[in-house]
Amino acid sequence: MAATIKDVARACGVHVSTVSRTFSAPHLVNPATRSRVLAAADDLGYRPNRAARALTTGRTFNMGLIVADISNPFFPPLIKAAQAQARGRDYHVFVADTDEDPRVEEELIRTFTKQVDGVLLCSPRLSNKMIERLAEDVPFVVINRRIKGMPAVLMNVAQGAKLALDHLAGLGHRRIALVSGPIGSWTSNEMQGVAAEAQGLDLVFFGPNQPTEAGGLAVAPEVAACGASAVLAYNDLVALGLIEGLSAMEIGVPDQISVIGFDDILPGRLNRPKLTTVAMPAVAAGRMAVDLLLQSGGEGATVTLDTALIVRESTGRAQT
Amino acid sequence: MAATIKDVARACGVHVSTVSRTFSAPHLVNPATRSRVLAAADDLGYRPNRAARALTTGRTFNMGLIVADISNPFFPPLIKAAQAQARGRDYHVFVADTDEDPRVEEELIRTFTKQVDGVLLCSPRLSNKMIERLAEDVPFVVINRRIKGMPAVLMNVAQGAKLALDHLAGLGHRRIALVSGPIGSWTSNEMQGVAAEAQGLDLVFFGPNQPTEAGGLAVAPEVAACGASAVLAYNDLVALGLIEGLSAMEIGVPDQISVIGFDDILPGRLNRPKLTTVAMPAVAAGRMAVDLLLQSGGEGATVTLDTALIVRESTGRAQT
DNA sequence: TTTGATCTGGCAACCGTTTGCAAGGGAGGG
DNA sequence: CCCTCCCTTGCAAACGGTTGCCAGATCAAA
Repeated sequence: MAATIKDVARACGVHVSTVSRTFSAPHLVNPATRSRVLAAADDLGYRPNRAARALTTGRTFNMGLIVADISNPFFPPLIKAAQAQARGRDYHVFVADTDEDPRVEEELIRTFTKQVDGVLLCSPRLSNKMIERLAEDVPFVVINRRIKGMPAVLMNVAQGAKLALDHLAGLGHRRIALVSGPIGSWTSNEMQGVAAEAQGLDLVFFGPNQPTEAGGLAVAPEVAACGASAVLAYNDLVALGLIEGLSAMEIGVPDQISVIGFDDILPGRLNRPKLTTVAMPAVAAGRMAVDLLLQSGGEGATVTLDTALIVRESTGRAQT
Repeated sequence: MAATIKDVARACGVHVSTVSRTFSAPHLVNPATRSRVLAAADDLGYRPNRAARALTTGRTFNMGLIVADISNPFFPPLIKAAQAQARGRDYHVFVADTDEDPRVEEELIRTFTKQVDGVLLCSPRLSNKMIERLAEDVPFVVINRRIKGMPAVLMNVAQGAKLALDHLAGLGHRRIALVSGPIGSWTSNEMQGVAAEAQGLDLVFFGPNQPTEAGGLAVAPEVAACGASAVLAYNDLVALGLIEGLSAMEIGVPDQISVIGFDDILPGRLNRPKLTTVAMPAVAAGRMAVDLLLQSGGEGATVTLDTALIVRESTGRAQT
């Protein structure tokens, strides 16, 4: 149905290889011929078949982007940034969602192999070992996870957690609950690591939890019961669920308990009280990841992006 | 690097065509041979190259999904549903975001052509005419738009708008503002159509607007000034922006103005006041669209899904 | 034993593009 | 005027599969 390279070649009495070169190596063809070919191609509405091209060149000009959960408002800005950046380099991004399931994640990676030139693996739930094994088949850039020898875009969660803890300590909080995320989350481990080193604070850990509103809602009673006056949540969604759960128990935020999230997503800004949070540089991360994938011949450059504490309304002085 | 069909064939002393058939037409090969091939394939980690397969069969087992804005929380559930449904049919969904820009939308469709077996076009901003033209190159299923002869999944916006208007009328509201969406939105037109026919109501139209929180924020002053006691917003994001804008002007919702949105997204549920809204069947739509694309030989079946009014806290009695 | 139907698996062409190789032609230098 | 050299283009072999066609083998029925 659609015009192929042959149709174009026939249309202007030239060999297919000339047509091919007109597009992929224009300097090798005579300007006059080139414009004839271009005209014919335009006339027939010819567009090179990328799949066929991929077959010989081994390059698809596609990249995969795997995220744990598109519904989490944290991801869309990152996805958009990656797509925009990729488009500027004549690449396409195919987004897929794992539903937080490592098995689905593995399956998706496997099917992406050979369909894309590389995969952006965002907040993976797979083990390092498994990721390393899969990396033999397709180049990766990992976002939010440090794996030796593999290019990565990291967000400085440790720094953010420290900022958050300092902020809470400054408000007079001593006993602080740490509501972590799912198993396999590097971010969650980083947070716990920083917290464990915190001086003079009395920390209570809760986890693992689903990284969603539901997860926050579910731990709310335990958190309320543990006697902490402040909570550091795995992400904003969890923080929001927590606030929801606490307020259902007539516990006011920030009057009785202060809550800090991570990410800085839209619903947090819209919420009452507006959520205090550690902003993650999602847009920059999406862009960087694309660049890293395209430039890295596979060597493991690592970029770490800074985070920032955004103080809004969900944190306040500790009651004395 | 990766094993090809030839490697497998060599490994078990059989012709490539036999290996090929083992996967694509198992009944044509002897069970004994088949298991030998399967074993060898498994051993070598062989996975058929989908691009190569697409070259001969013309089927890629991929489908595209184009949305106006992944950041809008309305889309992710639809996307997830589509992906899940597609995965069950051995298909993959490549998601792309147009940033509400018709030109980007067209470009994306053009590049999807030949890379996918069909495209799910969700809330397009392109003109009907353009969509019809592009449909010559790749099968479409359109979501949230009615185009003659083209398969479509529609949400019953008219019904939802009617429900919402009745609800407001029942609460004693007479003068109602209608805050519409962007140009080219079918949904927006449907809403306006219903509103125009409403009996006994005094309607004030505002539009076009960006379908985002910012859009709502921007019209808030005008809406406040127009003397309406209730607002029907294009979607929840606009409604949320509106509430934000109104409360910045010290206008209480629902005490002084009632607000209804469309979609039923998460931030609306989390908001204070919780948003009254017309729920759109996004999950069902995603699923249906995939099925329609896969079954339709291109003929234009149309599915219309019902909407439902969810009354929460952002609507109340009109002040007398 | 012959016949024919049914399985099974090899052969080779083809899908649309790229690319190394080589040939023809024109131009410039000697 | 001849010899290089470069520019331009054609030729053909890949890339990794699929599939129509054909031939040999197997087996049951006659």
